[in-house]
Parts: sequence; structure tokens; C-alpha cells
Amino acid sequence: MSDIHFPPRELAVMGILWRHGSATVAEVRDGLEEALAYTSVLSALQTLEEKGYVRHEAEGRAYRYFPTIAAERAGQSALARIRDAIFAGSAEQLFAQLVADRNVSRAELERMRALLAERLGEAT
Amino acid sequence: MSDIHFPPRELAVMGILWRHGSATVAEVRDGLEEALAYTSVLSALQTLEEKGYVRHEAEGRAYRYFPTIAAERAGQSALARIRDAIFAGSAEQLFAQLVADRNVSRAELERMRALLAERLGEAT
DNA sequence: CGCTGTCAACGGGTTTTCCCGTAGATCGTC
DNA sequence: GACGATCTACGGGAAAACCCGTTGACAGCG
Repeated sequence: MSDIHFPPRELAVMGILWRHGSATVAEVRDGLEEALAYTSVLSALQTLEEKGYVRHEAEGRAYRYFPTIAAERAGQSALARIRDAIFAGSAEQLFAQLVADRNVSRAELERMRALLAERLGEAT
Repeated sequence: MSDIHFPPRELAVMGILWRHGSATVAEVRDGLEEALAYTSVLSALQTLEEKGYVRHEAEGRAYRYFPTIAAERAGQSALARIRDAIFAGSAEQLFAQLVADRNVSRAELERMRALLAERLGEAT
């Protein structure tokens, strides 16, 4: 039910916070692919805070921003949306597309297999 | 590089086109969860057409709309984006989140396993 | 022919997203 | 204390997304 949706720029910012755990405005700015003005990054953070996806603490003279939503939860929501809209509700089709990517390493595929075996081994 | 991104409403519309292969305005409207005015749906289709994600053919007095982009391609792009932003670039983590969903059936999991075995069996 | 229903085009209003300049506060330094 | 660097708050402009009313076209029907 949680209808979480991040527009492109805000998602990019959240991505950096998830990777780092937390970050200052300057750190987010450095992490961003596109070179934005300092105030632009700050604005993004502020709107995210307004939406409740982020909070901040004072750190010295600056603010340190923390995600208030776990990456897993955002991921769950995003995957469900993609599954339903793009893959006609089929997790299997989604998976097929995922592993069709030539860039996924053999090691990764093997760990997926292990994960799958574990999941399949569970009691019904 | 293909930076495909569909805002929520447009994604919902595309989803219906992908499911049906094609659809008239009325059909899209019926398929949508939210009850929108006819003209609102038409507008969405027209902006999608403007962006080149959709085209139309005359069908009787009405138009029939077709997606011009394959669901697989949109899916590839969407998955890459959430993998990078939410799962720190790890397809494995994304996969873990996918199968963590209690709603994926055992049958689906088994087909994933088969798919994975096939993919792993390929020559390096 | 006139009425009714369906359709696409158009335009406009509102909200959201995006980007940044300016202003004001604060800290360290000379 | 003046200066420069760094930071947040604020506001505003531009574009995108969203939602729909109105209009005019056209087809079927009595």
C-alpha cells in the first residue's frame, strides 16, 4: 500500500544517503553524477525532509542528513511497481530480465542460486 | 544510456498497453485503477505519444494506441536504476529483496531456479 | 433533419519537480 | 573588527506532470 515514489533527482540523492548511511550536503553533492550547485542539492534534501524520507542532525556548523526509510523498503515498493506495470505482475519475468544482463557476474549468479536454494528449502 | 523514466500515471498507462498489446482510450481508462475522466486518459496518451513511447492508428472512429518501446527494454532500464540507486549496484541484493516477498509462489521460485541453472550452464 | 453519444484537439489551472541566486548567520584568520 | 569561506533559509522562475472542461467533428437513430 505504501506508495513510495522518488522522482529521478530525489532518487539519486537517496541513493547516496543509502550508500553512505548518512551524508552532509557537500558529500551528497560530491556523490552526484551531475554537477549541481550547492543550493540545488540542499533544496532536494529539504524537499525530501519535508516528505519525511530524510531527517538531519547538526554536525559542527553543518547538517548531516539521514534516510528515515530503509533501502529495503523502498526497494520492495519499487520492485512491486515495476513487476506489476512492466512485467505484468510476474516476478519470474522480472527475474529473467535481471539475469539477462550480461554484466552480472558468475559469482553473483551463484550466490543467487544459493539464496534460492535456501528459500526453497524452507518449510511450507 | 537510455534514460527512460515514466512518472507514475504514465507508467500505469504504459502498463496497460503492454498487457493488452494495444488499447483504445476507453480500454486504458477501464484498465486504470483510479477512475479518471476520459480526457485525462487521452492527455496521458498524447504526452506519451509526444515523447515517442506510443503511436496510434485509426480504428473506426477512434484511435488505437500501441507502445513503441518494448516492456523488456523499459524493464531493463528500470531495474538498472533501482539496482544502482537502491541496492548499491548489487543485482544480488535486488534479487534477495525480490524473493523475500512472501507472495512469490514455490512454482515461480522453481522456474527461477531452472532459469538460473540454464544461465549458469552457458559457456563462459 | 435534429438529437444523442462518442471521439480527439485544445487550452488552462494546479501541483510537483528542478535549479539556483540572494540573503543572513557563523566561524576562523589576519 | 573586517574579510573570506561555508553553511542554511527563502523565494522564484521554468518546466514537467496532472486533471479536466469545452469545443467541434462525426456517426447512428428516430
